[in-house]
Amino acid sequence: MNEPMDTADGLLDENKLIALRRQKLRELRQRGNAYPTDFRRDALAAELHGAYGDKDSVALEAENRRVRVAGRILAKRIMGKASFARLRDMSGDIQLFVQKNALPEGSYEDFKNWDLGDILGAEGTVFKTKTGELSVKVDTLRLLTKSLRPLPEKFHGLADQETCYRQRYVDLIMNESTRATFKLRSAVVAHVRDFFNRRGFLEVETPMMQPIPGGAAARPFITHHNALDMQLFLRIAPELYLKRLVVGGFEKVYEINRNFRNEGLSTRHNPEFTMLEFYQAYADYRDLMDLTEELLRGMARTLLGDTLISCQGETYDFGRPFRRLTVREAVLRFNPTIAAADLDDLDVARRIAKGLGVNVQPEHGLGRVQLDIFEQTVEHQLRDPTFITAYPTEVSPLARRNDTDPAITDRFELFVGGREIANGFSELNDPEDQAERFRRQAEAKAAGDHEAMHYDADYIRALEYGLPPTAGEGIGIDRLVMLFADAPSIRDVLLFPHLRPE
RNA sequence: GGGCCGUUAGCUCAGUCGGUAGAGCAGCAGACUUUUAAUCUGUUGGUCGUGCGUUCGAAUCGCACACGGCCCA
Repeated sequence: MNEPMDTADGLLDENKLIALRRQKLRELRQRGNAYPTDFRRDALAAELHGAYGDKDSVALEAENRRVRVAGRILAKRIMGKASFARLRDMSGDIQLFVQKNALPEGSYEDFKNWDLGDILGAEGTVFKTKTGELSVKVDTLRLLTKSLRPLPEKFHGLADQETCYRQRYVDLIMNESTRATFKLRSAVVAHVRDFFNRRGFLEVETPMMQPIPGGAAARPFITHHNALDMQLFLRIAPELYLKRLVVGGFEKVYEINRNFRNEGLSTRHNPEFTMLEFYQAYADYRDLMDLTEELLRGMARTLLGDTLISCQGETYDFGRPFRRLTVREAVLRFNPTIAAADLDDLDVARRIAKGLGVNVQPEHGLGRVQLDIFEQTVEHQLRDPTFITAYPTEVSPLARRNDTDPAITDRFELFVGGREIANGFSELNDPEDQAERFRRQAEAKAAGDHEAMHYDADYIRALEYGLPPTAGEGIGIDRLVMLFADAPSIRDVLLFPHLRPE
């Protein structure tokens, strides 16, 4: 079942439609090169619509513009000695008008014999049909790639979600909304790069394979390097490497790349996902909240043309300043029955958490329990963009302690639509405090907490050279795209989401 | 991990009370020189997800499994 599909397996889903197309391919091979590469196009569909869409047929006739277009044939309407076909290229669709008389001897019969999904090149002149559709009046036609598999039905298209995910190529051929989602995803990433490049950040790439997986609380994927005979981990975050770079003097850096976490699959989780992380020296977490607002507000304006974002039937306002609440304030606001004093009493807080269905472990302190209560009762209610700040130190092993209250850190998370979008903080740059927190994490790991962090001695060494006061943040690109593309599942914004083998 | 729903032709979907499997599109044959879900005539196409069971008889009922979707943890 896990074997790569070989020819024998590949034949299992053969059917008469495919067999017929294979026969056509055999005939093509007998007539010469069945997969020619020498056709060159000189126009894209969208270029033609842009240049000639507004002109009338008289103007177009005077222009007599010859073009060579190429793409996949998605619709064919044969009416005796003339036909229409819809050709799709990367830019869009253009109609072909194919007349028997305009083609060389036998070419029209070949065309009629070709199938939907075939990829062809066409040469002719730009004109408008009597219904006003811009088209190419074809006088030369060539089949460039034979398609052996029939496409889904032309009207309903491909609807089966599993097939959309497993055979994304078919989904992309058939569904405009899928193409739009991934174009938007590309625009989101481009906007991020532009935003940080303009502000003097350096884009870097740090290891995806790490000897010590750090920077987050998550179970890693484990792999093995044969030549060095050593265990390596796919990274769960780039954080510790990026901060090493700030130590090195790259005072503003960012990275957009994949993280890997060995956890379950859901509409919100994929084992590999894309993270933006950025670090800025001589800034603190408040500066990053401001920067984040600016980034997302500008992104909404540029990509969606509006600061109101509609997603899954709700509208989120990115135009107004984002609400800011501490964890404690948020818990009290959304839980009228909880008193402020309850959150300071470990026994009371534990009782509340247990009552909410939280699996409270004996080693969990007040901070962890407070956060559990927050996650259970508040998170899902944060619809409009909201920064939650002042996370407990116990659950923030890499964040700087607050100057006046060492039990909390100068950290925030951004929530939109009940989902965490970003996590940032003033970085812990005290090497001795960091070493102590790593020790705590290592103890928790030894006690069986798979998500606890490793002790990273080289990272401590780097901090000992001196990390300037720095703030850093991570933004989940997939979740951001879900928001912008109005997608209900993370699989809808991943080209090839992880699925069980067929 | 738990609950609910789904899996039928290449695709989109019907399928009654358990009684020999249906449509549209695609395909194939034919007509048609301005169509655009083209139209008209004819027509091919099925391991009903897999396995076991109940039954004279299972797409249909039961159990198990696989894959997917949604919700919960």
